Amino acid sequence: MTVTIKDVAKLANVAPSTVSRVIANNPRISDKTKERVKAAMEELGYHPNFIARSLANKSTQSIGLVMPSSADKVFQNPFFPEVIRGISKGAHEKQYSLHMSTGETEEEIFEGLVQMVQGGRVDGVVLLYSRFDDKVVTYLRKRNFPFVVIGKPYKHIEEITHVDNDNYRASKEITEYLIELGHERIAFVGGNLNFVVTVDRLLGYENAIRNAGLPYRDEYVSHEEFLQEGGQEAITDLLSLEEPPTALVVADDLMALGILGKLAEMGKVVPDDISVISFNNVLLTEISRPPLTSVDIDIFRLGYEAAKSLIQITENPNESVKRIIVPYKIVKRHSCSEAGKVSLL
Amino acid sequence: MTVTIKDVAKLANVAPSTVSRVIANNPRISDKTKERVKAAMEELGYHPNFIARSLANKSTQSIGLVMPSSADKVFQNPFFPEVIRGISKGAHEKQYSLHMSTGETEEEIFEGLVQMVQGGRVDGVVLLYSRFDDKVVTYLRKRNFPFVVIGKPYKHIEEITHVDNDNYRASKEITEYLIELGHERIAFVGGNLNFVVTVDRLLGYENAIRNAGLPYRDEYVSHEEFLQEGGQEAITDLLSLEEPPTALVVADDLMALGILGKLAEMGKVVPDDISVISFNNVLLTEISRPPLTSVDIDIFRLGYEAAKSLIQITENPNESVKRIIVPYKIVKRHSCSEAGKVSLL
DNA sequence: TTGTAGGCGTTATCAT
DNA sequence: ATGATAACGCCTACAA
Repeated sequence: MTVTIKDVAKLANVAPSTVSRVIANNPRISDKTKERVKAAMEELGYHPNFIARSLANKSTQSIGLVMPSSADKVFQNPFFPEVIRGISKGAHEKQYSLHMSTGETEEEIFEGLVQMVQGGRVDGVVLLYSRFDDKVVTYLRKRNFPFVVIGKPYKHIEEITHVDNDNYRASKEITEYLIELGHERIAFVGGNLNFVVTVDRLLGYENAIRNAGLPYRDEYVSHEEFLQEGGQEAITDLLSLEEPPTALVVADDLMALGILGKLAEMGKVVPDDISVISFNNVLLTEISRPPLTSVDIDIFRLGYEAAKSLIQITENPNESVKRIIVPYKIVKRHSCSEAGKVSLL
Repeated sequence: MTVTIKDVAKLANVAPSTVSRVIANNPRISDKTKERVKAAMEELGYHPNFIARSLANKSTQSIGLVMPSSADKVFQNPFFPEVIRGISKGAHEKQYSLHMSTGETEEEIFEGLVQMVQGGRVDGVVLLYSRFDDKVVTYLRKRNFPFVVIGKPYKHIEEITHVDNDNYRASKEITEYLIELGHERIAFVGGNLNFVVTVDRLLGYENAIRNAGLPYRDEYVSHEEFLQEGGQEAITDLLSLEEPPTALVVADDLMALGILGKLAEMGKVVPDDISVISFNNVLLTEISRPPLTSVDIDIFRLGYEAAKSLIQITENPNESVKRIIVPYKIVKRHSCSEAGKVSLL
């Protein structure tokens, strides 16, 4: 039914192997037959069969995506579309396509990964997250299968290619920014502690607090899921404290948005009553009211670099491990102001 | 290197075909050998090679996703993660995985599709959008390749399996709702006119307006991209009219959010000064201020149904065409109020 | 119930 | 410069 290499060969009056060489652009093939074969391909509307090619090659030109579990909720976060867009771009440049397995739970996702890998569906995978004690990483390492992680690996940092931001420093820097604005009661609203990124950001915050000689208070640190509701729960607790914070470091824009909403509901005005700064600089930060000051971690580039490194690794297995740190920058908008002062806008 | 069916066969002391049968759960195979083979698979950590299987089968157990072009911008819209989540769920239930090509421009995407299809990488594809004069549809139909579209096909509606909402009716209904609230100057802010959905929603709006004996004014109808900025441009124009509208039907939540922001900036209060209602009921609608009244089109289900129908079609080619209409419902929050009245909250 | 053999569409090795 | 031929790993008649 479908037109194969043999059909082309027949029409062009050559052997299948010759056609194959033309496809591969093998240099030692006469221009004449090259033309003839190409004409035949054109005439028949021939397109190479990737599957057959993969089988012969043991290479699929496609890379697998591994999402964090509970993909249901997490996928709501604009972070993922954006990394994927970056990965897609990096992949496209090298003519790779993307493959996703479809599990929801952690177990299903793991099983999907195994099938993807052992089933030979992909040449390498990129992990869109980094969590502690991840059996995915363990598995990949044991099989010595090419992979790169977006984020900081929880172990074997020197041996795992990864692309990350310096979250520790970023978090420290924004906390210091708040301190410079005169805030002394600064709270931290983090995401799920299973993710390495959460801890990095927490540590940066803590370090800044201590460095400044401010007391580090446990009741100022809370952890929720990376979602609006998470943010909302956290802020309710925080504000019921005897000495509520005057500024918030929030680990994710979406949480910050949730917080903003809750705050407005409670009649608090940002930034006059309380300052808020968060991470990711997702599109929404611009249109929130007030527009959020946020750390732009360049999500797109995170994905882009991940794809490029992965492809490099798979195509050149003895390539050395790489760590790529994507620079961040703080985008100041209107959610932070000096402590105790009322902003003019 | 990797363990194949032959290795298992050898260890279990049977022929490869027997192993194959065990995998396929062929009934006529003795329980005894079945056990033996399974043990061998276990011991060797065998996993079937999908590629080889696909080649033999001419079936990949994976379905392709086709995004609208300019994937860069559009992908920002929470609509896509959510449909994909639905598709993923539907696919997972039947053990299918997902495949995405990686182009950005319309041309690249088309080329990616062709490779996906002719390259035998997928058993069917789902179009995540429906636009006018889409060469993707033309191509798929000509090749008689299984596909389903999410949205309403621009042509051959009776011959193309698709899953859609009744956007015409929904749009009509919310416009009537606004009219019931006493509004007489109602504007429509739509998305890109190349998408069928935009037109459906526009038509519903128009019909409601005319039915109510209200004048249909061209200057009340504008079209922008499905993004925040789009919404912002539109509202600026609308408000500078001599008789600015008192209510807005907006074709997309994200645009509505943009509008809300702009409105606040201009000192207008929603819903007192102007009512806003939009489509999609994306998560953000809840935390916007005010929370948006929006048409819940059940995006997840759109994707879920699409995947299920596609799989049904591919597995049973003489299956008849289906049209699936996913019910919508209007979720009233706090962005609409009676014309001329000031809301109490 | 199980084994044998040919084929799925390519690539790659060896000849010529 | 090109042609045969044997993989790649699995499936499926056809045989036994």
